[in-house]
Amino acid sequence: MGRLSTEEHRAWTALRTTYALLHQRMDQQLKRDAGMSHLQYEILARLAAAPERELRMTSLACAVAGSKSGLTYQIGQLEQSGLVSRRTCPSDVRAVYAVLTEEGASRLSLGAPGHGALVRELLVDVLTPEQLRVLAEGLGEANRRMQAAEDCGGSFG
Amino acid sequence: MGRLSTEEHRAWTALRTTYALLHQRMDQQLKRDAGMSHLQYEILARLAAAPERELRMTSLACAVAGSKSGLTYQIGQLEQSGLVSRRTCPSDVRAVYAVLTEEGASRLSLGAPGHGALVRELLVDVLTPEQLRVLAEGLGEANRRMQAAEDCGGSFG
DNA sequence: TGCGAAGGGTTCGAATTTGAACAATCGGTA
DNA sequence: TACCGATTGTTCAAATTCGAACCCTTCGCA
Repeated sequence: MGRLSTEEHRAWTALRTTYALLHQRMDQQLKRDAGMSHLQYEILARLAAAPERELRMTSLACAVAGSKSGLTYQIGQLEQSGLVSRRTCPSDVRAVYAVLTEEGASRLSLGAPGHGALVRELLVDVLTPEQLRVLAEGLGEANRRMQAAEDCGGSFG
Repeated sequence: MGRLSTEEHRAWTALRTTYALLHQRMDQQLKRDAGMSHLQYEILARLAAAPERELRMTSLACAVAGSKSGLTYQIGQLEQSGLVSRRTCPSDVRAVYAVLTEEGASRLSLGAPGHGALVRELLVDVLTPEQLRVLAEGLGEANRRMQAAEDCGGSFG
């Protein structure tokens, strides 16, 4: 209940700066290779992995952990670029699906190899398989708990 | 060299979303408890931990992994609020030190308990000590490599 | 001494992000 | 059926972030 130990503080700091540095690198790589931001790549990647290549705005917003309005903005950008299209749900007029277009898929595959290589080079290859496993398990659990505490319908991990 | 395995992909995704969710929560907590953003808290915390409670702009920018101009903006805000002051280095007129003021220190201590509690609740207590140790070591190493690849003078971790 | 390259911060405009309204719709319940 | 609260996504203004251009200073070297 008291202050964090040095070890504990270091773990959190390491998490924070690792993500920050990775994010920075990925942003550069993706802008260069595919002309999109890291956030846009994540959005397209989520859509590509989803059934029918489409997701509700809310799920998507929750999955990439941005605000609702932020997602509206980004989907607007992606729609203008032709990488995504909007479709309203027949059974619920309020609901909007973001759908990955063919062009979106091909743009995604333009950035994917470099992105994967970066993840490998800067994270996967730095850790032992055991460390990687612990990382996935431990942080995965932390995620589940935080998401359970909210009402994020969409599942991810 | 090929695509990432499911396990590898999950590790990276877990890292990303864990940070995103933690960041979000901390932003809320710090705004509520101390009227500042998570980024501002990090800046003040770095200063508090530094000798003489001061750091060069560049070191600080690198440490919190924002851009130079972004830091200029934030230090400007913090200076207006009286939490930080600027001081130029006598031996090098170009260099600027950001210095934590007394008021900055007390504001920091206003947010610190809640911040620590959050780190503990959402991260530390979710993991076993062993997992935490692996996390700190593994990610710490990843950090060192990325920073070594750049010219970030400031050390942190 | 004098020159050119590099370093350190700031400034500026454009892009993005946020949070607080807002309008529209759905669900359950009387 | 009619109503009230909860959901969904958007809009809007303000705050923040980014990158490139810029100015001034320092350093290495002829």
